[in-house]
Amino acid sequence: METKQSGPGQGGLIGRPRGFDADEALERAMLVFWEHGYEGASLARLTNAMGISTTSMYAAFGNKEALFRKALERYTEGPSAYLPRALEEPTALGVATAILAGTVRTTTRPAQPNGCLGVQSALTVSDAGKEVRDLLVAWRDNGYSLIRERFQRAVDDGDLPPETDPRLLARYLTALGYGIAVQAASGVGRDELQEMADAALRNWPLS
Amino acid sequence: METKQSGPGQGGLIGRPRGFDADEALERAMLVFWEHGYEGASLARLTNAMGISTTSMYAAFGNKEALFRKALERYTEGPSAYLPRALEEPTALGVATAILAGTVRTTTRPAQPNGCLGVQSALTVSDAGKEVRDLLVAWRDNGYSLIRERFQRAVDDGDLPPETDPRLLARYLTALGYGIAVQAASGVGRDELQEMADAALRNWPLS
DNA sequence: CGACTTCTGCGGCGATCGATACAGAAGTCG
DNA sequence: CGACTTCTGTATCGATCGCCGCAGAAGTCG
Repeated sequence: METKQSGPGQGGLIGRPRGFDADEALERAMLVFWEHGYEGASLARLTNAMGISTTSMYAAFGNKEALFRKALERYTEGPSAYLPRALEEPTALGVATAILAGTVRTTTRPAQPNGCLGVQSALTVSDAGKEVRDLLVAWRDNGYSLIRERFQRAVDDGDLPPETDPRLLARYLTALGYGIAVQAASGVGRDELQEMADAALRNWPLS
Repeated sequence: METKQSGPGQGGLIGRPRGFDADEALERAMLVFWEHGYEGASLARLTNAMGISTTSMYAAFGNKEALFRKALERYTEGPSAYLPRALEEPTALGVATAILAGTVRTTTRPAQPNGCLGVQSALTVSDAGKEVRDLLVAWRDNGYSLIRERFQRAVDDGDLPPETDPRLLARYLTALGYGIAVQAASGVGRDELQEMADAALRNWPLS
């Protein structure tokens, strides 16, 4: 579902045009969700960061949950875009190296919140947030599946030893990624995390 | 700071005695915080699970934040007690193995919430929760330091190669632990996580 | 211009948040 | 028993939560 009504470019050219840039506003909202989580980000804080009123937010995005879904899409295609790129590396080791390096960079970028939006936005929630928690569980599971399938292909291609279990290898890599994200959210520095990632991949492919 | 007033055993024997078991109530509160996080656990839900009124909770524990601090202490001495025990293993590999095994067991116990209270209770918070978030950052950092110091001792004792960096090794192990906790919170099963932990430690000590 | 459509700001909705005031119940003391 | 201390249930506080009704502003159409 796209942003409702006007928006630059496509249909709905009659009536008063929107007075703000919906993309820019969504970017700001994503950063707030990233820093404070889904339930920790209040409408007041979100709309203040977006520079619009709650009415305009509801007209453009629907409600808080819909806004979060759009913000997660934006995160997937922006800060988290290193994942699909990493999967195109020619070797499994190259894939793993690129994933961890991308995770370290994205979770410790100075101008952005620390950590990973997909991990820290809704690990625990009140009753009202269950759907968003499940959405993020599915988001993480999708990332895991992409990695597992890539490693399966590496086994099929002979890039990884035939006795390798792509499931376990993907679990291992995602665990390291989540661990990096949690440590980044806790203030651990980029260089230290990158050194750790390098050391972790010095033994490959585990067994 | 102990539980205020009565409590079975020590001072304050005059006046009406407390009508509930404070330890039992704290256990229930810990489980609610574990499942829903600090801000996701409302007073209504907490006191309902504890079987007492808000008035009794405030009289016994002070306020929500103080209740959480007590619950975290209880978590540290209960579900998380595998950590200090693991540090007493004779070899660094034994320590690492015990830590990961303890993490897997604690984060996937059927009768308890999935995941780790110390990781998922307050990764992101609203303004009101900053102190609790910082408390948990310090809690995790304390765990990391204990592991790092244990590995430093292993290097000093010749159990680990002299070129080993205890900092990186501790970062690696905590990252795996956090990664296991996040996956457990997402519903990944115990056996799969334990297999992954086993595979991760098949190469040791990394470099 | 006038008709029409859409967006925006103000104000407020009911619900829930964490936290308390108050009075009576339930005990231990002399 | 009566004086005293503490605990408990009810009822509610002000603040904030996500959300929306309404009227006017600001545009595009003919």
